[in-house]
Amino acid sequence: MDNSARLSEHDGHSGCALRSRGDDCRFCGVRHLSICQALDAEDLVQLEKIASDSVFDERAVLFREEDEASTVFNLTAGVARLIRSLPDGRRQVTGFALPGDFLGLSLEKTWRFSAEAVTPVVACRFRRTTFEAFADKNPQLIKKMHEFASQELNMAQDHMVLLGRLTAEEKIASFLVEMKKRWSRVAGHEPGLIRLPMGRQDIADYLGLTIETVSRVINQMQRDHRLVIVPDGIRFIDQNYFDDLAL
Amino acid sequence: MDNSARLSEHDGHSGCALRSRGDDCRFCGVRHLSICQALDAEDLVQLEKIASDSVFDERAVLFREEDEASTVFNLTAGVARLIRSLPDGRRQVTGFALPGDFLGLSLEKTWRFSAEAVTPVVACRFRRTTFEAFADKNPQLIKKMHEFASQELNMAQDHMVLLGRLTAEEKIASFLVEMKKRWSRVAGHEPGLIRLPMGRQDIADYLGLTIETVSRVINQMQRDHRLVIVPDGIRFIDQNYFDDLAL
DNA sequence: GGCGACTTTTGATCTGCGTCAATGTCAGCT
DNA sequence: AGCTGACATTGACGCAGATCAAAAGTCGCC
Repeated sequence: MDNSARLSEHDGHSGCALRSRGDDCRFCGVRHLSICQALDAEDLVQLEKIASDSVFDERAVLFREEDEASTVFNLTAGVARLIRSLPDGRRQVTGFALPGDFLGLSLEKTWRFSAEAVTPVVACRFRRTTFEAFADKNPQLIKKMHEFASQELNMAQDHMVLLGRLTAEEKIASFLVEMKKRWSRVAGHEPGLIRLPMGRQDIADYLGLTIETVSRVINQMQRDHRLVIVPDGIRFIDQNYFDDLAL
Repeated sequence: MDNSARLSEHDGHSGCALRSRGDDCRFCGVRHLSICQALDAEDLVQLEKIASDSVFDERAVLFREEDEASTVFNLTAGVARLIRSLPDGRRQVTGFALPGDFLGLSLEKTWRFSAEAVTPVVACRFRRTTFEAFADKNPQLIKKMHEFASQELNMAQDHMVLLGRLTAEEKIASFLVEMKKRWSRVAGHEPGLIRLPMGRQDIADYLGLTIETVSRVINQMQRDHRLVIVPDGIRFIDQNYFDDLAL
């Protein structure tokens, strides 16, 4: 595979309907969700100066495992899958990045996972070295990044329990409950609808299952009147069923 | 179950052969492995003042999931297992803490996992609030803690791949290679011997397997002349076999 | 509106690992 | 030495979920 997908990144500072930050951090729709919440108006102006927007088409690669991490990203719109691959093609999706999520929290020189746009993605972009220099002058930002990293570590440990010890049914239920919870924090979501913009294969690779098992379990849940499958997602019918099964 | 195990903690500042820090951070055997490496001699003296040693017997509980994290720990000797439990008793061991590892990196108010001594454990102990106040005055320490947390997040993501996508044989091989690597960083280890102080059940709960499968796979590896089982661990015979299988 | 590429669903069958049960090993204690 | 309890090994069997195969959507596009 060549890297043509990467070419579908468009640079910012041009008119774009998908723009969320809109060149002014003060009006950013995801500020209250992101690490930027640590900064006051004054520092936000400084951050503004080192930021630029990027847009990625569906399926575009934001970056690849082992690549040099020359830039870090703050997602403002869309969904990305985070992937670790084995040499023989087996994949583990380690997470899905939603609006407000930061990619590059660790500030390490090379990426330890790949990121691909599941839907069109808009991200606020920084040169890693520039961002790190900015963070070094703003201890409250480092502290917030550490807080976010700790939160991710907690989620990773939850996910280890899921992968190591839950049944297929419990995995699916946990995933759906997690997505419901995460979308509820994002502005502009329809409550009740659980959006699943990622394909069945991504869900399978996230839960350590096969695509067939994911399809079978979700459709069985529909037959059992636990949920209904709708375009772009699902809706819960029997919330208790999911709360009881989920991790 | 009562908490009598916790009573087997002994307080420090008394003569104790297991002591590693020895009341003087400058001579601490694990300093170069731990977050303390971020501090210079002067700051180390300050850290010294807020530290105390604790000793835990084998099987003692250092802390429990959901408990208030009133103290944080820097392991100086021994091994602890880190555990998440499900209501029905299923367990996932999320990691093993070795000398130099810090417990409480996130500085959150409550523990998200339990820690139990696999062997007798010695740990350098701090009140969480006191330690946090100290860290707030030492930005380089926060940065180092963030670096350690990032490293843990990487290990957690590796482990997700292991749990979600590897076979039993690959899981065991990866685990043994990981332990070999980690012990090699600890002073006083015998090269060639891979110490496995944790029981088969802990290994199973770490790898998302059953105790029977762990036992079967390791013994099959011995029959195939890939390794030999020795008291307190194993030795590799066919290093290439393990390197090829491991993640 | 029909063609082609891709994704999802469904069915039949297989198998890696779990489950259940028995036996073996060893350290500590009396 | 013999007892006890914790832990490890081994064998027989079963099943949850994988694999293999095929049909049935879904969507963009000329």
